[in-house]
Amino acid sequence: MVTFPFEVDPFMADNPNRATILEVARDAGVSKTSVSRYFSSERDRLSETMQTRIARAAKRLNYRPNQMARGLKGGHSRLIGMLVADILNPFSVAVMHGVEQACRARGFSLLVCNTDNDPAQERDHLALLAAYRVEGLVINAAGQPSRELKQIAEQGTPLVLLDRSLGDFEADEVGLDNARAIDMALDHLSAQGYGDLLYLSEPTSQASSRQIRQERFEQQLVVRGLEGKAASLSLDKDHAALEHAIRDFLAAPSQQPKALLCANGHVTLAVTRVLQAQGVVLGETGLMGIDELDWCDLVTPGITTLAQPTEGIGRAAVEALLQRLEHRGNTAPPRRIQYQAQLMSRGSTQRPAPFTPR
Amino acid sequence: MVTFPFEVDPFMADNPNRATILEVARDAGVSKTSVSRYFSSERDRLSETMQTRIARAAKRLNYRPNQMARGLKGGHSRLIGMLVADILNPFSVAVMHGVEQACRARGFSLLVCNTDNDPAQERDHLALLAAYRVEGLVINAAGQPSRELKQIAEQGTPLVLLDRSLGDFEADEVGLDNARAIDMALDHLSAQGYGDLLYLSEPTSQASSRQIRQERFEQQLVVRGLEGKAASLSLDKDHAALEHAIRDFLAAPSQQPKALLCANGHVTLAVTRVLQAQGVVLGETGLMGIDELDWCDLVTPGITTLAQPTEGIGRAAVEALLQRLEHRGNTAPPRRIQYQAQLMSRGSTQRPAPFTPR
DNA sequence: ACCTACGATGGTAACGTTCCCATTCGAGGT
DNA sequence: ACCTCGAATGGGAACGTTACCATCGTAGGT
Repeated sequence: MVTFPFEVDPFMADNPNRATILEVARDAGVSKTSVSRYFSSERDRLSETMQTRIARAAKRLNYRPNQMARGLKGGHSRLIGMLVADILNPFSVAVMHGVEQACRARGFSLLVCNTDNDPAQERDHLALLAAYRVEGLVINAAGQPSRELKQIAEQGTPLVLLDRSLGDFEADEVGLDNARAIDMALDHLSAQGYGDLLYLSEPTSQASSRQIRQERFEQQLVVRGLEGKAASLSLDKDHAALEHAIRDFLAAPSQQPKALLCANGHVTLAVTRVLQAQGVVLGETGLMGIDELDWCDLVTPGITTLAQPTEGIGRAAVEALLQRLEHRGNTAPPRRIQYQAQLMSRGSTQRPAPFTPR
Repeated sequence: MVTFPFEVDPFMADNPNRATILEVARDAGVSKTSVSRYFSSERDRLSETMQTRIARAAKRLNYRPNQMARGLKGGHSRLIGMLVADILNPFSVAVMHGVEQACRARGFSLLVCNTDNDPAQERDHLALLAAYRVEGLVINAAGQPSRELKQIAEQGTPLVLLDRSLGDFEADEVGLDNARAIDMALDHLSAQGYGDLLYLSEPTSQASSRQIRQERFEQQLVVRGLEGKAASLSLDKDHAALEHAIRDFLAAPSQQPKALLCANGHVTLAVTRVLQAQGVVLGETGLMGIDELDWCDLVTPGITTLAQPTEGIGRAAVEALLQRLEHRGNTAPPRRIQYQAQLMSRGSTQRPAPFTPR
């Protein structure tokens, strides 16, 4: 084994803290302004000599600009905040993944806060994000717009609403085309011969997208002359209610094949559990859900879903945000970007061939 | 509709930016030091009068301390950074949830970076976290310790390794007791009568916990005199390899009932898909996985798993971190906190009763 | 009544940047 | 030869906060 004389950086040795711009400047024998220029977007204003000198010094001292100081001076934190209603929901995570990638690609970092669907936590987290002077906000909020949120918006921080709109609150929105999605579901279920439908949702008061989906369902039921009804219930609090609703629906006499439509991934999971417990054969009784899940093709005979383009939604949210950010003062009316769902047709909406004696 | 005289805050009206401590001080007719005291932990050093005056002014101006400035001055960013190897992995998300809650409870915020198992992204994100002067780091890293990471550690930022250790790199570690987990799995599989085992893992070079699990499996196979083998393969890149491995294993003649053991949730998902495609009956062929997943009870007849106490792991990581942070200079040797897995026994490891003519 | 000491407050210098405004120097136009 | 202009650099004042030290009363001890 070959050993070289070991070079200990004298500065690093007795100072555990980060080097500052001033120290780099001294080491390179230039002014701190020049070092600052080197690390900002004005690097090309410096001569070759200067650039190499600074580069060498910075490397030697292992220098990194302090974002805190940067943020303080120019008001540019380079931080985007994101509020997620439920981080344990795979849909939210997938969107977040898209958001993070887009931020990164544009030189921003993402500060994620999970609110667990709790308005109190939402307020706290908003205060926090405000304290860090995030330059923009991607919000997947619960319930009503809080006072905090309004204030942040008034102060000029651009924000984008994800998947949900917020009362009369004006802001860009990115999400699924919920009405079209419901239509697609109904188209598919009708085409497959299901004529008696039960729509199951979590409580709609919390989220506008849930409201839209359910309203559209109920409206289209009438328009299309289908049988069926919609029910919204709390999955965690009252699990028995779900069982009852499903049992009643399946027990009621009807001329038409029956199918269940689940408003989101959580519901799909809970409903699948119940159906399995009640010994229901999927396909014979139709099952379809909004939100694609890892395991949808694993439960025999596969569960039909409407997949949301999650990554795209996340990216679009960031794009919308940065557009506002770059063209400040642009008071164009809020945009609404809607993505189309994609049908993943599987066995749970495939009726078994009726027994036909030949 | 009743209208009250509309009160426009003159400051808010023409200044879209946040109020500063100085403005609050002026408004309240006190010094900024006092305002600073009010918002830090020295509030009780102020008189009643002063407190109410400041509170009123702060509320009127909607003041929030600027964390950037705070961080700059005292070096306290109140930020914890977390590096996640794969944010799309439910296990990681669950741990992250625990980490975030613990941070919040202790007054810190969490800056999460997802590296998608890419060392380059890992380096970039570490640089970023360093730039924001995070006070501690929770790391679920890929591969080898990067130069960046070593530097950060040398500069005195406490860090905790999650689920993986990092070569000779010395740091606190929190994770599953992998050896015991493998033993539990083998205990269970043996007890259920499976005597020919195939252990399937993702490539072990990336993560130490994968190595430990696989090594323990291979070692215990010998100790216990069981038949079987272990294979590690890349799920995304070479899906055919997985199919082959499984097919070969199941086709090989053996006196013993066969079972598969999956090293983590990803593998469990992929393996379940393959088994289903190959028409394998679960239970008859055993299946067991490390990591509990939403859908494990939905795939007939239910998949047996070893559940990790994810939230607890996350919380423990933060506790360890803060302990180091509060007792700086404490150069106690690295701790290693290991959690026990919990067996979730389901049908996939329940052999059907053999046909016994009476 | 005087000195001490403590409790309540205020002033000011940092923290590490960026940005605005010099200053210098040489090239090009008149 | 002089004036102008721009390119390359440096000096210093902010940004909003906290920490240290100074100041001012006033109550308690002698």
